[in-house]
Amino acid sequence: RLRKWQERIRTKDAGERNLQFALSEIDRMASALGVPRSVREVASVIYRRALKEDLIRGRSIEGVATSALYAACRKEGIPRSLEEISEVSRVERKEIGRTYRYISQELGLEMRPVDPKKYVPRFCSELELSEEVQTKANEIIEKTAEEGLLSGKSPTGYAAAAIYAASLLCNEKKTQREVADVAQVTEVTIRNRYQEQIEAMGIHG
Amino acid sequence: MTDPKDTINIENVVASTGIGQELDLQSVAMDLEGADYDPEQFPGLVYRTQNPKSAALIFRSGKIVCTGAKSTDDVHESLRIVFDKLRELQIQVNEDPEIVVQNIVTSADLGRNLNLNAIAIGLGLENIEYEPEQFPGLVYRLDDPEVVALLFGSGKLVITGGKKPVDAEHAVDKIVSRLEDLGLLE
DNA sequence: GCTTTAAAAAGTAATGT
DNA sequence: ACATTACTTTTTAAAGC
Repeated sequence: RLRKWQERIRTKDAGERNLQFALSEIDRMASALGVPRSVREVASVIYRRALKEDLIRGRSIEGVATSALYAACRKEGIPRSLEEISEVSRVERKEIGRTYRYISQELGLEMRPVDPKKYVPRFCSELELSEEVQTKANEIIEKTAEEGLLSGKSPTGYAAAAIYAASLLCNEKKTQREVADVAQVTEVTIRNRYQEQIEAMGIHG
Repeated sequence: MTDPKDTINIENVVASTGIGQELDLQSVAMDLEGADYDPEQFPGLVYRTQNPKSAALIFRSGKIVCTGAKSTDDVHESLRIVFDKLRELQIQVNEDPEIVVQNIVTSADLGRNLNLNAIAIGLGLENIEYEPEQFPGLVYRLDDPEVVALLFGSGKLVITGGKKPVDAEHAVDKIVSRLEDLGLLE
């Protein structure tokens, strides 16, 4: 009767409020990350699809919203690492990662592995490295990945090592620490990937 | 050329059983040497055997989970030790409790490096999970046998979820032929 | 969903010398 | 620049929150 009708409206309002909250969170995080509006729109679509497929049950709205944004960045070719995403979200990295994998599987997003080259322009820009270094880094990534060196390695660490190597080759040296900071990986990872890459390239560093 | 099947090694066997008797874990924990029992943290009592090496989780209901054994024979041997220990504490244990193997974890080696990026596309992105930012292995779920395989860049792999040792052999056969069909092996 | 147990694979990370 | 320890993934049962 009237009670059921009120309940329906209450539920509808709650659902509407939750959706607004999720979309505003996506907007807030996207702004903090400085990604274009198109990414927010893709993230919104993914979130609405997850909502429609009832994938939010047992998960936090924020976790799904953050994961949708992470997936959208990758789909749009301007990936942010889970580390970077977690800095603008109040959801921890591990939870974002597992929620992303879940919605990715359930929605059949068919996400391709991140190409390390996608990180080169942004990282190099933050390090104020020239176009020449970027080109060299891309060359290193391209050639070594072809030889199978990329299998199982994190895209950020791989890109960081190539940028470090390229900065040395172009006489625009950045320290491992400087590159590690912008890529948010450790110096140890850069050192390990760098050694493999220069060996595969037949370069002596 | 080594047959990948010959490189299969069982790394862990998980099995469940029961003594058919309820237990007072508090007193078992007192009398059983080396027992770890913290009901606030976990309802099961942990008892470790040395030879063969394994860990048994003993519950109030009398049900027991054995994990860490390297073969099904070791599971039976470990549980025989656990049953005898309980009998020493004057606890009635059924004659030959049924032991059910729940999971077998196996490792193997395909003998050549793998291009996981190409394999991800080849096997179909909808059939795999490959997130190197989170984990270096590519996750491949098979329908028959019903197991999960983790493929690594080194060519080594882990097969888990199987209930019989042959499940791992069939899984390796299928994976090898699929990769060969795709021209992604060697 | 979480808690605990074991085990492998390989990458990354934190901490210590 | 090293090593060591520890955590990521997958699987599985158990009882209880």
